[in-house]
Amino acid sequence: MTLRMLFDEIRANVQKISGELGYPAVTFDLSEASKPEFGDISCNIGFLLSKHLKKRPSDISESIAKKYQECKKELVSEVRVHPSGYLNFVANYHVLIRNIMHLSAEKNYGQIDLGKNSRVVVEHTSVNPNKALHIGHVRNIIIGDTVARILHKACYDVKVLNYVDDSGLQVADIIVGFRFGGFSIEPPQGQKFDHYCGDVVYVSVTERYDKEPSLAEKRVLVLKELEEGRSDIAKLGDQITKRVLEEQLKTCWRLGASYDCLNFESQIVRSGLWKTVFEKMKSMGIIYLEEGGKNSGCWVIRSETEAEEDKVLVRSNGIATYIAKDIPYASWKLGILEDPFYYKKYATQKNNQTLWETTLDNTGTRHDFTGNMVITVIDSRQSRLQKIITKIISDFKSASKSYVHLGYESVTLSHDTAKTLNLDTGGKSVQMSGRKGIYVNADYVLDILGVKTYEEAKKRNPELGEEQLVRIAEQVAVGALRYTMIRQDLDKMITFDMTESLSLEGDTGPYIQYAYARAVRILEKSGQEPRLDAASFDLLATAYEKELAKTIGKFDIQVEDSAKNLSPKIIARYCYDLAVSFNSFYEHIKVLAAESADTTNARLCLVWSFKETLEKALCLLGIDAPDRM
RNA sequence: GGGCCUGUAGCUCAGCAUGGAUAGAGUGCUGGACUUCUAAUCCAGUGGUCAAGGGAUCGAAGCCCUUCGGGCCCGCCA
Repeated sequence: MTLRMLFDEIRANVQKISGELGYPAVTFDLSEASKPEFGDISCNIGFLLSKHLKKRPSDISESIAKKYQECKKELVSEVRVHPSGYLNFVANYHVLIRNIMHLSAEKNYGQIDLGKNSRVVVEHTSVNPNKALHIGHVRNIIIGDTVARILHKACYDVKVLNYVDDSGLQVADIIVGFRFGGFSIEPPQGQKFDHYCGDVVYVSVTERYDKEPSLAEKRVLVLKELEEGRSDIAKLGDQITKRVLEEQLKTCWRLGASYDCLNFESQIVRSGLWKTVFEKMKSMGIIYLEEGGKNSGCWVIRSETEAEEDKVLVRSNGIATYIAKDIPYASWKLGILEDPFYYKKYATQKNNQTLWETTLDNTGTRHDFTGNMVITVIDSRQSRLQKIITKIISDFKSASKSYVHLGYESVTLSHDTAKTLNLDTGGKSVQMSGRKGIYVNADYVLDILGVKTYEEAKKRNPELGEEQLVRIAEQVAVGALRYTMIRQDLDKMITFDMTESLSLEGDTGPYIQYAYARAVRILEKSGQEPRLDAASFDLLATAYEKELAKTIGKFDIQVEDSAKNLSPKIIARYCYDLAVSFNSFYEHIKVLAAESADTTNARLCLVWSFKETLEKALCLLGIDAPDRM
């Protein structure tokens, strides 16, 4: 039994009793007690019925409690009524702890079958392949990757896509730099190619457009050739973007993200999907050819309200706009169109997962990367455009298909961090901009964090070898970064501050990882395997032990909650709660020096169960659990 | 002008979907705990008119309305 079964039992019994007492059916709430003296689970049914019955809440709770004593109550040891009116339940810890210990020992503990193996497509990352990833992109990657992991745990068949806009203006800019701006294709010694393209070429070229109109003219030319393909410039573009992409993916993998397929925009453009979608929209009458007004000659989608402007999909010169390019891709993701693509292997990732890429060349193999539900992770500045796409898609789809824009607020740079980039923001935080060079690269942050975590690890573990220290440092650095990107709500802005991000204490990834390492050490030093079947869990009698066991028992509830709400922070908070419970236990309860061998064994089982559960929960966050740190 | 998000302790944030018990963490500050399973830890103290006002309710941080502050979006750019 996990906590969930305790909830279920109470719910069923209260419902039954309430019916037997002739009370009207109400949807009452069961929640975890907010304080220890209120027991484990609280029920608000007294308040809800008090209106109907014109009785005091506590009297109603009292009558239910009285009857509850009589019915079979396997998982509840005590029913109490609080003067406030709450009906409180104390769990039967004898049964509760034993069951939690056994269930948490199972390999798939925490798994919950919400998805019934139905296909969900998650698209994230999707960074223009002309620059290195900065911390704003990191938030996207971590949200997408974490949501994908959580949905997988909730038994969805998850496919992860990364859309590569290799034929857009941003790529054209760096090609202009290489072809006409005098930039060497090779970066200076020691610089990663993506950093070179973004930090040097892209920033300089866009700056020069103002002063050099000839360069700006080349931009249009390059863009056109990129879209058409085949020319020398298009080949150069292909070569450059592939190289940048390769470097970007190294950073993504370093962060622990992985993908199933890379979708190239150039191929979507060349596949002819747009034409099909365009005809479909025309025949369905959801777009209109304007014959007058400011959008004369354009195909537009009309806004639903007066205040909003119509949106142009096809310009009067016949070329589709940016948003129009997204519609065939969105339709493809939902499997609305016939798949024009073949797939070839791009790489094998760290976790042994194959990464495929789209190709129009029929030497590739066929695969299905589409789904009935599609989640697109893009920051909320794109909300308006995403809303239009959602609307169009909903006109296309059959009822069982859905397109979800998972939005999040952007990452800005703190005043102090902006200052290190020679920007005076007058005390305010500032929006990042790749074009203006206002950003902090992800690799840079990881490197700085890595130096700090390395020093800490070395200080604490002087006997460890270099290789092991470096590995721990990297795990902790990634854990720290991933956790800060996921711990708060998606619709809250993150103000990134370099100094603050180096803090590794309190509500942070390393705090949680540290609790794990402590648990591992206890198990190591005990010199014995915890014997689950021989354990007498009644020996786990202190509040610290009960609290820890109870927290372990909540895993599946948290997975369900976060999967249903697409809310990764729920798992982040759960990991933190687990670590807090454990650290408190650790400080107050001796495991190895317990009163008896039986107590030691029971506590070892608890520690082991904690370790296993935390490892699984951290895995959902893509955070490694180090044995030492 | 229209749309989306946001406002809770000095700072960073939980809690709001589904109203109910004395509003919680971290950080900061003050003090305490390492001959002990690793102090990236723990314990105690400090700190709040839940932006403001109104409404419905027995009951509001939460629901409804108004106002104010902050961020973002509104191109035949991507």
